[in-house]
Amino acid sequence: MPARDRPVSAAASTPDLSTRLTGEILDLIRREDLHAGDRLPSVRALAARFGVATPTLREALRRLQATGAVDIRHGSGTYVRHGRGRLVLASPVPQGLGIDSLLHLLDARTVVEPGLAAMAAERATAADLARLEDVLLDAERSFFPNDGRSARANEAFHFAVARASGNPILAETDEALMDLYAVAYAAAFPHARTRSRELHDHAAILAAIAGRNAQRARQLAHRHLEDAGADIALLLAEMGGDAAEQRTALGSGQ
Amino acid sequence: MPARDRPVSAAASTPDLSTRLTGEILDLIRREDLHAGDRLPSVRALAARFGVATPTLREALRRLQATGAVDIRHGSGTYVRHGRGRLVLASPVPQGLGIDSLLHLLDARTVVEPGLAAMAAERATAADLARLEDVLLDAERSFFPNDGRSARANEAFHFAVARASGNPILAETDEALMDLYAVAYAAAFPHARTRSRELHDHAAILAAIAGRNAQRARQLAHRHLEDAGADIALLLAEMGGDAAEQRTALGSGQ
DNA sequence: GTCCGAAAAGTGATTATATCTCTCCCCCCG
DNA sequence: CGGGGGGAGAGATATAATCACTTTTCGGAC
Repeated sequence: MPARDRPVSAAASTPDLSTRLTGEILDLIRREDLHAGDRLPSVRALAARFGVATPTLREALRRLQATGAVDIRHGSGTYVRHGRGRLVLASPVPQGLGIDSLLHLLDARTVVEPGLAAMAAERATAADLARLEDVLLDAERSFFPNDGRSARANEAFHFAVARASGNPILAETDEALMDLYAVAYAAAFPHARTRSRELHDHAAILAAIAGRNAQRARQLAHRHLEDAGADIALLLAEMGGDAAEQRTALGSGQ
Repeated sequence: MPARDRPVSAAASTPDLSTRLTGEILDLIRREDLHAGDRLPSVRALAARFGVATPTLREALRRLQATGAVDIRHGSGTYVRHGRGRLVLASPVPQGLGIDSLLHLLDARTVVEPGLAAMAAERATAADLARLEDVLLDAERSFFPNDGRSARANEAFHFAVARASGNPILAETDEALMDLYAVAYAAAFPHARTRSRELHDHAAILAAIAGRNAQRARQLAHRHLEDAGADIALLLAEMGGDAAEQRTALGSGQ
């Protein structure tokens, strides 16, 4: 092993190897232009490359996994997920996600997403708009009620709007809220059903963004989320007396 | 060694030891009623307790560290950081917090905080209002420009508004953004100075909240943050040509 | 020729053990 | 009584071997 020379820029601020390795790996992802789904070199290969032992490199990977930067699959490999060091993240071990939390999450999204939509209308690039259209078309194609895939396709639209806002940090924030929302929703209503109105609303929002109409985008996004709140209220009413039971079973938020 | 018997509860849902260990450790924290700052057993002790090897337990600790649940200090020990189930949090290892990120963070806060202020105006309890007043008085009392304590007292007001909104999740979200903002600001402008306008603005916002005037609270909060943006622009201009240099040195966020 | 299944290769998961470095605190020396 | 040295304890890292899972490949059966 030749002189474990550090190619890194004057690091040494933290004498913590695994901390430096996380940055090193993120740099690698950026430099090699790896995107979500791409596979990283094997643990052994990475360890050799950085001149560290495998358990050490593993610690770095675990940290990246915990923040959603990479995805580790036993027997298969390590894959890029978000690929960047996220600044705002959702707890990986959500506890106490009851109906209270679901409503709070929706409320929070109602604050954030209209802002994102407005920003997207003002700043979306041509590439952003193209991706939004792609995502919407994909959702239309894979539309089947009571299908998890369809729900995910609809989520993708919200993600795409967040990214199109041009503010990666606010986008991350919304992603964190959406992740938690999905978990809370699934826990509250195991039999999810996709409503066709989703697609319709999304199309209208896209039109407003493409038309650079920030006010309208904001309004539509706001109404879209309010409708979701109304749906939840409906579902709760349907469940009737079971609601209280459900609430307890889930361990209502703190 | 055949059929290593697991002393742990049933589990086996995820055949991933370190995943189970993270939950196990969090349970331990809860069961032993450990709070922020308390020390956990040593790595070796924990490994022995759960019947795993130290590197494996270490991976679990790294994951918890990555999400801010615990704090690991070389030579000293592992300590509880928040342990409590926060749902949205700032990365405890922020990287790439340059001036770009500072502006994005401010932008994000400009989306979130007016919403929080409006919600606080609608839903703040008497106790919330009392605390807001306390915090504001405290900030006035400890007002010294160029003092870190003064800056923190002003931050406390924003925290208090967030909590008064009645939405703990959106409050956590804003806290995460504020934490990151503070770090990014300190990195960009090491010689922080507190402006007296802060206090004045906060007093006005409190008045609007106490007066249950949601629209006005929203407006004031919005303007307050826009002013902060103008100040940053001014600081950047002051630094003149050095700005570009600074930007590079900090490693501007992607 | 095609298809299925078993084996092999590659990759992550876990173990066990040893050594190094840092922090903290106690106790001894001045 | 105060400060510094040193030891105990804690985390950090290395090494090497083995286990478990996934993917690929290749040969045999049909």
